[in-house]
This record gives sequence, C-alpha cells and structure tokens, in this order.
Amino acid sequence: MSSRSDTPSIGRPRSEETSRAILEATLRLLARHGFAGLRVDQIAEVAGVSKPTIYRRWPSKIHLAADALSGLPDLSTPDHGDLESDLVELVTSLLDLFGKAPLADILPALAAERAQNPELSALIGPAIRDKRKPFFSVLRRGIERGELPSTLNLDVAVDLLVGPMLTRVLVTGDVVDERYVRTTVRISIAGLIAIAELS
Amino acid sequence: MSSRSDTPSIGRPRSEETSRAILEATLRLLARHGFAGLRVDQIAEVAGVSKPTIYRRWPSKIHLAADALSGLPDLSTPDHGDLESDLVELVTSLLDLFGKAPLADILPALAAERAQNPELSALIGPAIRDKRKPFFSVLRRGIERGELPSTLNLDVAVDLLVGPMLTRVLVTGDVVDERYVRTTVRISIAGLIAIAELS
Amino acid sequence: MSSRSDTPSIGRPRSEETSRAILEATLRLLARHGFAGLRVDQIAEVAGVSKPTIYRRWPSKIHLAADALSGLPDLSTPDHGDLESDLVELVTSLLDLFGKAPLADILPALAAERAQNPELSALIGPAIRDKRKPFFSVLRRGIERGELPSTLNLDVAVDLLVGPMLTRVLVTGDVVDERYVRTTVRISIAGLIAIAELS
Amino acid sequence: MSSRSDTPSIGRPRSEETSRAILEATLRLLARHGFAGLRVDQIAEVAGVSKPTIYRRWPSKIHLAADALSGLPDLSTPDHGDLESDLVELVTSLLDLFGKAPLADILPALAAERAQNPELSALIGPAIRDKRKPFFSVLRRGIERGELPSTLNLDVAVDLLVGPMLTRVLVTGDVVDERYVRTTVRISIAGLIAIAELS
DNA sequence: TCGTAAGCGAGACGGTACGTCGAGTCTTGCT
DNA sequence: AGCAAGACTCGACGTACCGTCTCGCTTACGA
Repeated sequence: MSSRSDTPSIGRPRSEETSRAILEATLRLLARHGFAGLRVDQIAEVAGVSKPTIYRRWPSKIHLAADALSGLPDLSTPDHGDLESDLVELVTSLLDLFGKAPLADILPALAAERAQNPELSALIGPAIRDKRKPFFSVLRRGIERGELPSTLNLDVAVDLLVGPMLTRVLVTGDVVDERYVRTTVRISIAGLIAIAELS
Repeated sequence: MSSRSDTPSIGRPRSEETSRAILEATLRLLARHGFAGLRVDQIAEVAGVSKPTIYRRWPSKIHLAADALSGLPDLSTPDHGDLESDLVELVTSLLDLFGKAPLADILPALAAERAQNPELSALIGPAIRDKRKPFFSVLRRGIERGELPSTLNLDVAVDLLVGPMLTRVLVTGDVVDERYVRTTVRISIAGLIAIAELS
Repeated sequence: MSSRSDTPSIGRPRSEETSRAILEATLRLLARHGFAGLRVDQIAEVAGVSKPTIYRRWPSKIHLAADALSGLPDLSTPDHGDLESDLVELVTSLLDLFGKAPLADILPALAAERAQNPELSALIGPAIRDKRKPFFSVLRRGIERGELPSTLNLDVAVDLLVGPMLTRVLVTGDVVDERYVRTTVRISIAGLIAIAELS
Repeated sequence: MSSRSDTPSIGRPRSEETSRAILEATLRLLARHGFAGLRVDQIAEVAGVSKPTIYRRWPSKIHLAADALSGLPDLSTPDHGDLESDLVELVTSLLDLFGKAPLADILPALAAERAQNPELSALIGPAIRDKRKPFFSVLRRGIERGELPSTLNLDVAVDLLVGPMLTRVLVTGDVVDERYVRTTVRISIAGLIAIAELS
C-alpha cells in the first residue's frame, strides 16, 4: 500500500474504515467508468468522504487507482494435476479480472501513465508481479512433474501464456473465449518444450 | 481517415494541406509529450491553424490522435528468405513504432478509450489490422516454403508472436531487447509447428 | 443608407432585391431576439443570402442594424388643432416604435456602441433626428397658434417631452401608459410656458 | 448584491475579500474598456482570482457587471436650502456617474440585456431605485419648504428631471453641460408647480 | 479531565485545458 | 464582377476536473 505519510502517533488516528471505503468506491467507479472517466469528487461522494481525506492518504488519483488495483484478490493457484488445465484456468481467471468486464481499461490507463511516471511504475510493479505468481507455481509444478523442461525461463513462459489474450483484449478488441485460451496455452507449452529439446 | 463529414463539392473546400499539417503536428506533439500531455491549443499553434478548424474535422482530441496514428506508415514486409528472421524484424519494427519510444502511451490511452467508446473503437480497428497485415504475408510465405503447417490459424499466430512483447510494454514494463524478441518468436514458431503435427 | 462602396459599374450589378431582403431579415430578427441576440449567420439564412454578400454592403453588424433602423417609417405628423393632443400622440407613436415591443433594446444597444464608435455615431445621428422632426413641426405650429412662447428652444423642448418616457423604458423599466404620457406632456408644456414668461 | 447562492456556514466560506477584488476589478475595467470590451479573463487576472471563482459567484458577465454597478456609491443628498440648486447638483452627479465618462455604455448595455432577461432586470431594479432616492429626499424637502405642491407625484417628477439629460446621453449623443441641466431642471420645476395650481 | 494535535466534511480556490460560439475574411466554382 | 456555400482566424466564453487550502467541528491520546 502507499499511504502518503505514515500515520503519526499523535492526534486523532486515521480511520482504517475510511481507507477501505475509499478504495472500494474507487474500484467500483473504475469498473463503471474506466480510468479516464474516474472522478475524484465522485469517489469522495460514493465513499462518504471528503476530498482532502483522500489526498491525505494518496498523493494523486493514479496512486489511488493503483492502490485499489493492488487490493484486488490474487489469483488462486489451481491444481488439477494437469499443467494445461491449470494454465487455462489461470489465464481465464486473469481474463475475468481485467479482461472481460469493465476493468478492462484500467490496465492500459495505468500503462499509459507509467510511461510518464516512473514513480508510479515502481508502485504498480509489485502488484502486477503478484498476479503472475500463481503462474510461477503452476509452471514449477509442471517442471517437477516433468511436463516442462527444467531450463525454462519462467518470465518468458508467462509472457507467452498471457500475451495472446492481452493482445486481443487491449489491442484488437477481439473476443476471447475458452477455446481460444486453450489453443494458445497448448501452443505455448508445445513451443516451450520443443525449444528446450533443441538447445 | 475520419473527417467529421465527407466534404461536399459545394462551398470552399477543406484544405487538404491543413488536415495534413494538423495530423503532422499531432504526431509530433504526441511523440514529444505523450497522449496525456497532448494539448489541442498547442496542436493548433504548431499546425498554424485555429482550434475551431481542428474541431470542424475531428470531434475530439482522441479521434484526432487516433487518426494521426492511423496515418503512421505501415510496416514494410521483410523478406530474408527465412521465417524467423522476417518475424523478428517485424516484431522489432512494431516495437519501434509504439513500444519503445515516447509513442508508447498512445496505444494504451487508445485502448483505455475504446472500452468506453465503441464508435472510436470501430475507427481504430482498421488501422490496427493494417499493422498486422505484413505478418500475414510473412506467415503465408512460411507456409508456402513448408516452414509452417498449412492448417495454421493466422490470427492466433500473430497474437502469439506479438503478445509477449506487448505484455512487457503495456503491463510489466520490462525491457524488450532483440534477444527477447528472438526467443519468443522462436518458441512461438516451434509451438505452432508442434501442435499442427499432433492434430 | 450606408452601402460599403458605391456599386461599381463594371461586372454584375448588385441586386437591389437582395439588399431589401437583408434589411427586412435584420429588422425581423432584431425584433425577435434584440440586438445582443442578433446573429449575422441567421440574417443571411433568413434573407436567403450568403454572409459575404452582407459584408460586401455593410462593414459591420452594427452598421447593418443601424441602417435597418433608419429604414423604419418616420412618424406621421398629427394635427388635431390641439398642441397637447398632437404631442401625446407623437410620444405614444415613439413608444410604440421602440419602446413598447421587442425593438426596445436596439436603441440602448446602439447607444452602447456609439460610445465606443464615433463613426457609427455619425451614421445614426441623422436617423434619430429624423424621428424627432415631427415634434418640431408640431411645436412650431403650437408657437404659431400662440400655445407656446416663440422664444422656445425646440431641442430642449423635445428632450423634455420624450425624456420621461425614455427613462421608464430604458432605465427603470416601469410601464408607460397613456395617462403617464399625458401627464408628463402636460407638465412639460406648462413648464415651457411658465419659464418663458419669467425671462 | 447577488452572490449565486447565499453562503451557508458549512465548508470553507467564500472570501469576502475575493468578492470585493472581483467587483473592483470589474468596475475598473468597465470604466476603461466599456461593457462590450469587458473580458472575464482580464477581470480574473486583475482581481488575482481564477475564472471559475468568478463564475461560482455570478452566473454571467452581465450579472457581474450589474452587481459591480450596484456597488457604486449612492449619490449624496445635497442641501443648499434651495430646491433648484439641489436638483441641479443631483442631476449633474448622476451625469458624472454614468453619463459623462467611459461608464456611459454600461447603462445602455444593461438596458439592452434587461429586455431579454427578466431575472437580471429584477436584479438591477433596486440599484437603480437607490440612485433615485436622494431625489426623493430633496423633493420632499422642497414640498416642506413650500417650493413644491404637496400633491406632487414624486416618481413622475424624477423622470421629468432626469429624462432630458438621459435622452441626450443615450439617444441623441448631444453634449450635456451645466447650462442645459439648469435649464431643464428649472422648466421641470415650473411645470410641476403650474400643473398643481390648475388641478 | 482536559488540552492539544490531528482527522474530518464541506466546499472555496488557483490552475489548466476543454470544446463552443460568433464576427468578419477568404476561397472556390458558378452565373 | 456578384454571389452561395462554407472554410478559416481570432478571440472570448463558460465548464470541468485536479489537487490544495480553509473553515468549524469531532475524536482520541497523553499530561
């Protein structure tokens, strides 16, 4: 998280409840209007809070949005005993998170902002990495089971698994259904295995 | 392109020169300041044009930016006689276009906007598809040469090739160098081949 | 009248019909929307004429409006054989012209403009003086009949007769009815007579 | 005055200082450039205030100007012990206020606006009536001293006194000097007395 | 138990940009 | 040349949203 200043111990302490209400309102409005349509006044109103209260905790709208996103539940790590199934489920969960529904546009908005604002970039990084963690677990388990080569570069593997879906969501705008996810996952796995055998 | 209304032959015609100046100025400022830092007044000034003239042609800043991007040169189709080299070059070109430098944040900004504005979405679609065209040519040539299976789904293939790079640019913010591009391209090709053999 | 330049004899001559249509449209729109709400585009549309055609004949909106007003019919000179009746009728006619109805705000608008624009001032002067002419006739007849002293300053007399009505119309916004007009006219006449006797 | 809404005691109160600065700047610029040349941006700059702050208090430029005028100092009530002198001084003061100098065009501009905007009309009314108050005092004193008949209609009397001067200022554009004022005042008084004797 | 340092709601404020409007000029093709 | 149509410049308008500041009040800790 990223509260502006660590609550000093003198004076009236900041209400934890308030912070939660703000983040929740942010998330809801983010979902409804997208980042570009996100209004701080509205967040304040929905959260039943005043603007200064918001700015006492987060230095800017972007930071707030980023923090709200960080709070999103991490993906749960599936375990069907089968690599492909696990990965398909993970990609689908990710899709559900910000790909399918109205959250779709937060990610690009944040990406846009990051290009100009390295400070924010650093802030968001960890949250995004967290979302990728379950992929690592699943992939490692795949390696242990011998379904994947041990020389695997995990980072590249995740990019490969997630990339096609993201391309559709963020760029082409094409629909992503289960069949598509399964296909791309299968090809990625096959590619990773094939390459490892060569080198 | 997307001029607000198709110029009828009556009255003083819209100066084509003016449109070009506006688009060029937009592109230049987009490159320098990014989409978030793009100012219509400034475009007007740089283009030597008045604000109303801009708004007579494009309904909003986003539409203008989208149109300016559409005007970006299409990727040239490389032909080294080698599938992998061709694809690596294509992906790298794409990266150079909006992935690397200051144009980086236009794409996400547009992506963000599209989610809310289907009209704009329709506008952008073709331009994006055009950028993908050279991939299709190269892939088809690969099939002809027998480097790729003929059952290949071209759309999926392009997603697979481009997706990892995009993921880094738009989401994780990690650096994309030539080695990375080559690796992901190689894996994708291998995967596409491997899968075809199975089914 | 004030055509911008006297029609040159070479080339196609200006249509007299056109000028009339413009002035008529101006007058109509002036009546409906007042001077502040007068739009040149609208005049052009109503007159079935293009904007440049208007500006070829009048150098500005104000000049056009002034010209349109000049075209208003002069007050007819009443002759009831009775000074008071004649003056009451004249003041009432003036009131009807621009005091009562929607033309009410042209006069002040012109007045406002005159303060800044002496050229226009000169233009309007004569038209206004023309409207006052019948007063002079009636007053002179009154002098001849011995109803008024011969030493009378006519200009001051007209101001005195017209002023109270104008004050209500332009400044206080109070209603002006026949009774009010008759009262002020009667007092003015009495004052003019009384003063003449003193000096 | 006419602040957009009566300031409630909740939240940060509107700075009275700010309002004063805006009105003062308005008045100054009004005097320098006239109403037609009045620019809101400039008012903001001169007042050291932002445009939204202005529009938070007054719904439009006209309302602001009207309010600024309302703030003009009321005429002081002279007392030379002589009716005519008092009235001449009052009319001259009025002339100085908006008749002589650059404020001349505000009054007509407001008059023009009032015709279309009854809300504004209501706003201005009181201010104008206030300016007339000293006339009432002086006239009443004249009645007490027996210089004027007690049956006098004060409203009509003021119109009579002020009307001629206004006619010149707003309509004919003729010069108004002391001699003119004295003459019209004298005639008006004489008329008022003469009429009273008759009835 | 009370003072004091903060939290807080409400909303004013400066700043910066937006998109729009209207006046008056310019350009094209036709008459 | 005149003219219709409409593009164009210029300059201003009124609005939106951000992030900060200022009130008056409330809350909790610590002397």
